[in-house]
Amino acid sequence: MGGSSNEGNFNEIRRGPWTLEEDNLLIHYITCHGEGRWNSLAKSSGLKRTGKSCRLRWLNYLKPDIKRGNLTPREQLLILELHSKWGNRWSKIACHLPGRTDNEIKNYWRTRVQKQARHLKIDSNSKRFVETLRRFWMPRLLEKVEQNSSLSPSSSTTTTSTSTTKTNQNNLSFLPQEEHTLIPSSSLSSPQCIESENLDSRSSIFSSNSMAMLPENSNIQTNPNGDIGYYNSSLQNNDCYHVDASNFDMGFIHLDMQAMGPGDMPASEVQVTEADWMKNDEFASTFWNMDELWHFKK
DNA sequence: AAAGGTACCAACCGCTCTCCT
DNA sequence: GAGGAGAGCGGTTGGTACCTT
Repeated sequence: MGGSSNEGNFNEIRRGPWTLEEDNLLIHYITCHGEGRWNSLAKSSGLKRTGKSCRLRWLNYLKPDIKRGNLTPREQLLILELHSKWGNRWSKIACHLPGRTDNEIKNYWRTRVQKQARHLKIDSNSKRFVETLRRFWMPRLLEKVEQNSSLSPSSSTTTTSTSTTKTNQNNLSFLPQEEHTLIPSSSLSSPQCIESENLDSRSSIFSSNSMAMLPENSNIQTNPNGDIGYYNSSLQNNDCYHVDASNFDMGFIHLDMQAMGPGDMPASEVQVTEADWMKNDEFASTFWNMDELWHFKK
């Protein structure tokens, strides 16, 4: 199995950081001949690199559509959601973040997300941590996304969304009748990605354009006003996240999500008074320091 | 200003998967 | 169906930039 070790004369194989000349050589070769056949590419191009190394350099760094810079809150939100579904399937997750590489997402997860898990002394693969992300982190990211979208000049989407969502109040097509996903259909680029859209309908609401994040074990319900809410059956107080359908922003992540706890407490207060393990003061204070997690690169 | 610590990310490694003969 | 080669994936490491003391 795996013939990739047979890459040629090891004495001549270069390792370590790529030089500008090597980059240019690789770009030029791929421009002329296209990508693929990495081993023969490595030989023919004159690069003293393995095919694997060439492939990695191209896919993770040189490819023209690579997006550089910090992950946006929206992208972070997607990563959290998709990771909770698929685990460490980085390339699968990367399929849904155009311009982002699996390596970048993996690094983000390890350096930012797992760091928080360590601080909280929770196993980052545990259900508890997933629940933590869903209940604390993701709603806050949603807020960030909302803030960003309302600040951006293109916030006209809010206006358009109103009329669109009015339709949806009557036609609740985005409720989990079928498979729902967080991923905008526009990002479904490769066949590999398309096969993987069977997300758990309990955890995400998604129509062709809208999306929302819900905890595991949530039961989606509507009230007579047409508002959408869901109850988390795993929580003792039968607490309810409330999603105002009128605030769904079609075509963009935008929704007014607030925790409706006992006595209609503000979201932040409700959240730290929930299930037993969340009553721990140390936990709460640690978690609410997570703003650093979505800071932007300097 | 220097030293030590930390965070980030590019690159490597070993393994598995897929395709072709 | 078996075997080999290429491609891809996820885990890990090493270098460096940045931060703190």
